[in-house]
Amino acid sequence: METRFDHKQVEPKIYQSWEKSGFFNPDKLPAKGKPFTIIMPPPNANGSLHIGHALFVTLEDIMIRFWRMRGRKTLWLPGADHAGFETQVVFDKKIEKEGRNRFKIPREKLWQELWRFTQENKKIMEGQLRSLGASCDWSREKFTLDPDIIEKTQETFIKMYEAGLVYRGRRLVNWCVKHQTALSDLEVSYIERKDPLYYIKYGPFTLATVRPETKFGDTAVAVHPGDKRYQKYIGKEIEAEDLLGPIKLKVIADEAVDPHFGTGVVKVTPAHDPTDFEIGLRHKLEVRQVIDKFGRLNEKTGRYRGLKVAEAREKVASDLKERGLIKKIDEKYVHSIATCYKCGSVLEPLLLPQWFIKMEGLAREAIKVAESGKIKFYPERLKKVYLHWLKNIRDWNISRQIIWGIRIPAWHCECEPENWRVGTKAPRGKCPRCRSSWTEDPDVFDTWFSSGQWPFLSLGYPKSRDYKTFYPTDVMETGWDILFFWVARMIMLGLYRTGKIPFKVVYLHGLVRDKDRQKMSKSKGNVIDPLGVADIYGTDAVRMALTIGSLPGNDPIISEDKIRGYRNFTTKIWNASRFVVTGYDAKLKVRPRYSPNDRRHQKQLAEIKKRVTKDIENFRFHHAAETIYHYFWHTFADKIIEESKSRLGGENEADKAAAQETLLKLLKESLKMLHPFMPFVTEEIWQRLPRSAKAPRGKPSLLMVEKW
RNA sequence: GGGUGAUUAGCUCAGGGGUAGAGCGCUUCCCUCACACGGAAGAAGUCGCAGGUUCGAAUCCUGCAUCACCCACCA
Repeated sequence: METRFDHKQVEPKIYQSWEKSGFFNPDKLPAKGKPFTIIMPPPNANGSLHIGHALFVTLEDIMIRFWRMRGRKTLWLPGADHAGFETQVVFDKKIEKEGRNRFKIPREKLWQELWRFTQENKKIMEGQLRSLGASCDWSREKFTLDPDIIEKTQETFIKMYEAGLVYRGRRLVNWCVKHQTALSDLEVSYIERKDPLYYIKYGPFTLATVRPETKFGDTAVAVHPGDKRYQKYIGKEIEAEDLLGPIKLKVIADEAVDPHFGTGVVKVTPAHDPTDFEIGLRHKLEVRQVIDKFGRLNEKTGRYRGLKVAEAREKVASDLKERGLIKKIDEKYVHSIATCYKCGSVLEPLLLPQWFIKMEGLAREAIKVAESGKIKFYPERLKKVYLHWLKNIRDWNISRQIIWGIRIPAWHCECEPENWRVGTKAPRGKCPRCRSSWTEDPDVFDTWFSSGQWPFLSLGYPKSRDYKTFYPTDVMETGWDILFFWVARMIMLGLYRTGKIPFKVVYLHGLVRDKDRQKMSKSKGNVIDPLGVADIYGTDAVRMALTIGSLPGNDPIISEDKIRGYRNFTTKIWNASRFVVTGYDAKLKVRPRYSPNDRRHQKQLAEIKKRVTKDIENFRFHHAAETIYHYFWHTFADKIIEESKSRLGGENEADKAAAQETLLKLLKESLKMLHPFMPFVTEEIWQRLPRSAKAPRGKPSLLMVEKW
């Protein structure tokens, strides 16, 4: 054996030998055990893998390798995600740098560019997954825009539409002015901000608002029904002087008004505030839109037309002040405002018709399977978070005004924009009324609508053999940050479409942080590139560093020091093994005479193995890894090998044989236990074990498929 | 406004009713025939605070503090 373990040279070679063996594919395994399946969370095909991907690869590969060695028919199905909006954003930035603008590129051309872009990234990503050691079945790899995925996704939508679960909603949506698309409630990021709170005079009232610029859209003034101060006004109309002349507003009473806030009076702007919109519905108020899709005031605002919201706010406030219509300004008012989770710009609530999914019934089923324990959560506390969200769920806006995604299969005619026909093909003929032909909805689905169907769609639902064999899957391993986005939707849509749970266990890992607990992000410049560090210290070291100190739901902290520490462990494994292997005397034919100590070592190892096995079965990977780490270094290497030295050099051949056989046995078992965590170095050593030990009948054998 | 988690050695974290654990760092000695990416020895913590349960609590319970995060239509 070489004196040093050269990971750069060994890793690609080892991966190739695994891949060539075909054992990533469960059909090629001799295993007769029941299936064990993990559907890989498909990484976004819009960039390189980051350390978070390395974490999921490590954890999933540990499970996959472990269960494969235990004889289960093991499938890990890889994939890549077109990642609709996310990719659109990344791509927008890229072409912006080239001085181009997506809104000026024809749909067809833009689509082709995005397609090429994602295909290139996908290819890079596949190579990266390989170098991380992912033992997934590449023959089954899926892309989220594969034709069958598109077809079935649209089918689900149509089915839901026909069942009355999908409707065209006229309500306020979260509109991102920069990205020119609506977002779901989950994609809204609330931030605290200090804004002036203006106390404005409205005829007999003074009322508080942070958005004076929306006053042109006011269609009522509201008070709390029980507020004694304002009883006499309820139901009446008030007249007020205003910037564009006198106005008349109805005074209404609504429970949504907090009598203790401000003066207890609010202006109601149904078109531009979610609460006001609800109030408007209850009181049948006019919805007067005064802000457009670009965040500018429109023609209903007279001389303010064309101003951006922020500019208009200042202008309106100063004009009001000039006319003595502002009573006071509270400069210290802190409130939270809705922003786009991607670009941080303030979202404009806009009234736009979009496709919504009714969530209540779907959620009810998803609650049941968690409460009954049919689906288990690791860590369990996140089940509470999951349940809380589902119990307060709101309808889901699935329309996105981008082009990168799966087209919503719906058609409308010219005469009535809201006269919809749902179906993958345009309705036959022309609209009977206006004689115009049908226009396809330009919108695409929220990516999570299709991702939410990934477990069964990627397995070829409903007819394939794979679906019948591997569904429901065993474990869904992903980050806790997408518990609502993805996990909850997979459970709801899986139950809806297949009638079965999509997986039995949800394991949620944390977000990788740097040593200052900061989230890693490109803008902070604290990103650890997993492939970069793997190149320096070896993939096994990176995997080990990610495993230890990463327990479910907790954010692991990773630093280069830590990785270096496990590189040292890799070296330790190599050297200890080298001692055992090169010192092994195959010509020694004496029957070994085992000492009580030898037996004690064997027993101890069996005990360790039991604990490690149990830990892995219970998703305590960090603990399993630590146990085996500690055993190998401080028991096997420091004690047992040291003890054996005198025996190996001694005259007593039977004792010498016992010593070397014991070492070899302990080493073999240790390598097996280490393999799921550190597959490369263990496999490489396995291939160099004394011949008789590793392949009794001369057959080539891979540690990857050894019996655990 | 609700909710969750964290608080253990200088740092990062395990552990968990019965005389405190690991890695990194630090100190001393050792390039001993697997390994200096190493070995041996060692210093280091009243386990956030205050109560309670218990023969016994860092570990269970209650309250508090600080930090972090999640959820929520605060005009």
